[in-house]
Amino acid sequence: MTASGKAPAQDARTRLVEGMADLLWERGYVGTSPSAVLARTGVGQGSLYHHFAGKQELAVAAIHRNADILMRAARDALDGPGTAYERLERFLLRDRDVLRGCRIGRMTQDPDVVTADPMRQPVADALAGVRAAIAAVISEGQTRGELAPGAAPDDLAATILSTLQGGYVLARAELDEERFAAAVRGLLGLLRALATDDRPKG
Amino acid sequence: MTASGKAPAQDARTRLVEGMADLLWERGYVGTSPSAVLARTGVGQGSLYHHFAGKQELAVAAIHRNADILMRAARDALDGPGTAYERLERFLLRDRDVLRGCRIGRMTQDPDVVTADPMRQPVADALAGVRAAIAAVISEGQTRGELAPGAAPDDLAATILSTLQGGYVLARAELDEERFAAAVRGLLGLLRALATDDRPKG
DNA sequence: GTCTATAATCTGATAGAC
DNA sequence: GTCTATCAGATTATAGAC
Repeated sequence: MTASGKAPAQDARTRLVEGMADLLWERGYVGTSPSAVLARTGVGQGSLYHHFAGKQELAVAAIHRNADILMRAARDALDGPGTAYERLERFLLRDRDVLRGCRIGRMTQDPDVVTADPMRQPVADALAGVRAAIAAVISEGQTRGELAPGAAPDDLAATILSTLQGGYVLARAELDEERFAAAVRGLLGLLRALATDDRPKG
Repeated sequence: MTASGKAPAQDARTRLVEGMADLLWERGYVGTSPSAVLARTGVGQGSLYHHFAGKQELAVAAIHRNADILMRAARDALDGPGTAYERLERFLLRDRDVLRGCRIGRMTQDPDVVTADPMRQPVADALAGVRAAIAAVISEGQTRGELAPGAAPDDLAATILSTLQGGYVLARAELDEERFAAAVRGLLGLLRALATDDRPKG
């Protein structure tokens, strides 16, 4: 433990995890070398292999960290007050670093991540968690009569999360956040039709 | 030219481009080494650097090839007969190698692709081309009265393409094509509402 | 045009001092 | 726990024979 009184400069382990987490977001797993993490964090070679068995084990810790950040942000937007539509809208329009993409979703394009369960599983769990949180909002909205009851909440949640993940793809391809915004606008238009069915107009 | 009478074994250049195109799809740019291309194609080291200045130039040719494949497949589905909704449905439900992802969309997660215009541009053009083709179907459908006129075709096209690109992300995360299928089902449900507004029921 | 050598650099990991 | 030194192998590219 060695918990000293004053907050010490972050230890090497923490700096390694944070550095790897950022590099995974920027460059992915195959695009990130251990030496790049060391250069960015100023930590020595030996510390990496003292705390972790190797690159993959460090990446697993970093992915968990990024998954936590994603889940927290999603719940912050989805769990607040308002109608189901308002909560979905708040989630879809929340501030995002669009051109950087999703720190979790981008992992699915990494061949070595998808084929190694210790790295893939936290990615799958995080995305499934966000999907479930969206589906819960939809279900609740249907129960309360705020949303048309026709659509399957799980399907709709997959559509909503997919639109965001794909919006990053379009935006990065053209280096233009507007492509992401357009996809979200289109989706909100479709969702509004579900919400206004049996509710008074603005 | 040296066009001989009978179809010769494909030349080294063609084999290199096809091999690189497949590896870009499977492993991306940073995850693919020139030697991996050589190993897969059986071509010698020298041929690569005879036909191309280096890895990036070969990748540019391979990306153009993959972009052609994508555009062709999209147009095949979108350009046929039927109402706007039927054409969009055919496009969304067309046979896909879901767990492999999109050979063009995945490039946007490659840090070295996004920062190098010769590689990024054909990716942007291909996705913009598919978007435009989708938007044209929507526009046409609105003109013909097959689709509700409210929605902006460009926004809706971005939503539709994003759902596909994001559907790959969800499916690959969980190694389950069903996540992609769910996202498409959810989207088709939303689109059906646009289409059935003023049309007779089945 | 195609090939086999060869080379400089980087990658992921180990050894061992402090 | 943290560091520097070192290593075997891979990576990207060049040289030059055929």
